[in-house]
Amino acid sequence: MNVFSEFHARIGAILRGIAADGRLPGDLDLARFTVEPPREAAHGDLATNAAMVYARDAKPHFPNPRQLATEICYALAADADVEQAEVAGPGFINIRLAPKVFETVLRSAIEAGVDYGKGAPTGEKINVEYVSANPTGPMHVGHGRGAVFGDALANLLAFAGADVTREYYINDAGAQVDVLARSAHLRYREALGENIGEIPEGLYPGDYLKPVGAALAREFGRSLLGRPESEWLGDLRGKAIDAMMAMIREDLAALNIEHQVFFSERSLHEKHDGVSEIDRQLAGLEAKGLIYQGRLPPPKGQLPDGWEDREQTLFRSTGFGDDVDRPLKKSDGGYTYFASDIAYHKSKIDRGFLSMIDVWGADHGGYVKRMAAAVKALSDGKATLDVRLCQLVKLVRGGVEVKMSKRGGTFVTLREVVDEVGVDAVRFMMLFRKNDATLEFDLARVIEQSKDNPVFYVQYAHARGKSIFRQAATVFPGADLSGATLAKADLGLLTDSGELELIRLIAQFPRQIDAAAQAREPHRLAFYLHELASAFHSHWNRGKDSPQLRFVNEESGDLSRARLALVFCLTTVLASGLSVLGVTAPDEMR
RNA sequence: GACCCCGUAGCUCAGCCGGAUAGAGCAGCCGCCUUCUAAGCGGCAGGUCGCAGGUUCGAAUCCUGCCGGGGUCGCCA
Repeated sequence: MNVFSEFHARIGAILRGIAADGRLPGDLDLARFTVEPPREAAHGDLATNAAMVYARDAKPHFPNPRQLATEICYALAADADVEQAEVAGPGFINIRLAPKVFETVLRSAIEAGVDYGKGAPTGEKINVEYVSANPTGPMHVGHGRGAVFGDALANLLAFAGADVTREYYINDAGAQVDVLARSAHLRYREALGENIGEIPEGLYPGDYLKPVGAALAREFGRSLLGRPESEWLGDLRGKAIDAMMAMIREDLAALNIEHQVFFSERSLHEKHDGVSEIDRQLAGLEAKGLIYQGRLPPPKGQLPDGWEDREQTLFRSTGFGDDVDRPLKKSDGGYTYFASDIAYHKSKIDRGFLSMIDVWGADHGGYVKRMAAAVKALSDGKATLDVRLCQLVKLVRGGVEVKMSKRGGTFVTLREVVDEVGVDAVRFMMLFRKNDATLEFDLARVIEQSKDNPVFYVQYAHARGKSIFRQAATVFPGADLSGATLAKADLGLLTDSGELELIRLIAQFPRQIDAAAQAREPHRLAFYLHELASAFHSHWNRGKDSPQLRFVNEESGDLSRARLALVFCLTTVLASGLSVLGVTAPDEMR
């Protein structure tokens, strides 16, 4: 039960009633007002701005918002679940709910267990594409951020009720994978005993290609030595890409990330009966008159090296909100990345996804408009693309920036960070920040595994909840402490302000899920869990000075049961929220 | 030159579709361990929400223009 959406509906009904009397317009947009927790707990349990939002519409019959608010309060007073409704400030309505309502919420949360806060299936198919790192080397920390963000977002949307598909686009078709193949060939020669010296400029120098070279040596022996590139490039490229993807999948597995679909860019270039998928989709756009031969104005400011005015094949993206039309073919006649991306997104549309989310690094921000334009054009405006950009990660060790250079010895891979600080810390820290703000990730600090790291703070709250249950089992040997039994506890015994605060926070969980999913911002959930943990630790500590507030009360089984019911909900919400973030909820942390 | 993101306490950052006296953590200062786990809790102090306009009952939030930081700018992905 979500009390906020529940009361949004009830107040909506009241407004419709007033409209039926002709005192409000009949076509009110009921999505405009909100029901939310008041800033001050002293104001009550719920607050709504409804009277102020509709003040202008109400003017003929209610000269000022407070008068409309009074009318709404009058109707609310008749609701058995409302203890008090009053007008405050310029026209807010503060509602105090009958204690019974929160008992109901708590009870329904216990009964729902891990399903508490979960949205009903909406049937909406959403495709979330994330990571999509080039298969040319191990993932770095920046990739990791996009990976964790995309994964948590996918979890969140699924939890909120969407039908989510997690997808990875393999960029296995560009010049970079040819470079990869040449680099692998060099390592192959090395594996056969040749002294290759310094890795030449323009090839990938990383040690991670050594095992690939060794495997090639085992497979091909000396047969590829001294042969022209054209004889081995294709073979080695395929094998090197496979090896890189295996490595990337391992890196992802270390982060508990698993995609359902791996989509190969190369497959879009493959010809079937002389026609590739890209050919087909561009022909479709051409038939709509959206492709033409033309010239682009030179970029302002300093011209890039080698820029020349030239006629080329362009997509009319300006017709769909972009700033300039975009090229589809390179000067060598091959397709641009944008062209294959058009075919790729068309594939998603054809697979039934009208809602697409792409998670990209911030350095791809310049491509958002053209891709969104392409999706509009491809779907005749029926599909939407929401690109979430993840800002760069600034890796710091003890306050000193770690330079990320593939050539230098200072390159830190994602895997190294995960192995060093653990998957939970990496995931939580990356989600404890807005995706579009730069992230400072301090290795030294995270390694400390101290209270500076909020993940332990939240996890500890869960462990503390479980610890209370262990304690209860000792004090009340043989007692039935299952959820089913606790749901029958006399929850009216929970009257302390700290307990009520915890109940209010628990009641907010479904709303937090909704809000975070709608905004597509998993970090909101991380902050909510931190707040919930904080309230719990705080209340727990009050038991030190006031033993009668402790959750386990030897004197009273009834009181203990009620409080254990609260702790049960608390640990359930913590575990559930952490699981959406992909972070474990340990039972103990000794 | 254009486009995108950011600018909130000394530092790192929240602030939900405009809402009531702008919040948290760290750092600083003062307290709290015979406890259901001190990996914790309480309190104090700390702010021209980058600047200037605009929109309205109301702006950190929306709009415009500046300033500062980052990113991107036909063929790389």
